[in-house]
Amino acid sequence: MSDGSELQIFRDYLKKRGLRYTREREQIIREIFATHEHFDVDSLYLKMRQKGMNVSKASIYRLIPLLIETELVREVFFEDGHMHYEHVYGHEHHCHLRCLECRKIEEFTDPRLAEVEKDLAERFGYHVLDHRLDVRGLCPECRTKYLYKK
Amino acid sequence: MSDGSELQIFRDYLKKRGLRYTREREQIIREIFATHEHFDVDSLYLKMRQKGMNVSKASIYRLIPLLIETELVREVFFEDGHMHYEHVYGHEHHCHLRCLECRKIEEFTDPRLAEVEKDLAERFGYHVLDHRLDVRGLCPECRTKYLYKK
DNA sequence: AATGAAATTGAGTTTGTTTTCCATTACAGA
DNA sequence: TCTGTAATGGAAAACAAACTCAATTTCATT
Repeated sequence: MSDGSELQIFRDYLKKRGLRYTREREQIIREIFATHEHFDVDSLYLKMRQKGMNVSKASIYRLIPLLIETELVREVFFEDGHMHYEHVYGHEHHCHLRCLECRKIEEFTDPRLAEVEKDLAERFGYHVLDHRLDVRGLCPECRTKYLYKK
Repeated sequence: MSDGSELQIFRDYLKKRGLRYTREREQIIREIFATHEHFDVDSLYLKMRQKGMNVSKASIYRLIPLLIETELVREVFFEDGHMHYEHVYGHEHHCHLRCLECRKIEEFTDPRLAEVEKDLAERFGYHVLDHRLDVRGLCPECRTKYLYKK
């Protein structure tokens, strides 16, 4: 799944900032990079506790901003009252197409978005850092179900 | 600012659903449509209380889903621990370019997004309902400041 | 205008997420 | 190994958002 180089990137960042590399931080990062699923704090916490690791939620909450700053992790969207994340390192930048009914998520990329970004940078004089495109609708299955319901 | 037709749209919706038109709902909607600024629940609440209106936050929280369903209001983005909204009626669909430093927001439209939407609908078989594009970076002023700081 | 069923209200309470606090522990450079 | 400081877990606090409930208001029907 991962060659561990995200850990090296994180260690370098900690060193540069004078912060510390701890067992808990390593465990959390390994867990995040162990799968390519999206995650949220609570399910990550439960998963780790079930595996017998003794991390606290506070440590996860404290780590996430650091992972975002190193661009190892991104916020994906806010739903069900809390934020959802994904790890970024090792993935091409991509956007999300989501079914509002069954919550399935498709990932996609489109070169036109880079063009839009570039035009915006010129037009408004911005230094563009990032974009998030969240397209929402009904997947083929739910679309059918939904039409029948109406 | 507004000719009040958003109120009529809302009344029609309430009638259709068997819900009631109340003074509080009217006041809240008027307040939302009084300016074209983005808003959040807390600042809207404070603004109304300062004007001497006796609405409760609960009423605002209860109203927002109805306004979203009638497409009078949209969620814009989640920031600072809570959702931010904008009224939609009377505005073309648009996306946001935001400065992460000073929080200034530019609105823009781009025909390429409709194309992307259309292609996604075909490629994944989705019925696309909406998209949100949130482009983030540094505005011209903050860009300069930021570079000096480094 | 009066009625009455049902929706809505404000205030307070509860839930759930995220942040902060604090005493203790662990890291990393000298 | 010592030492200063960051990070830890667990609890408590802060916060947004949702729910509860008795009192009130709406509105179609008289």
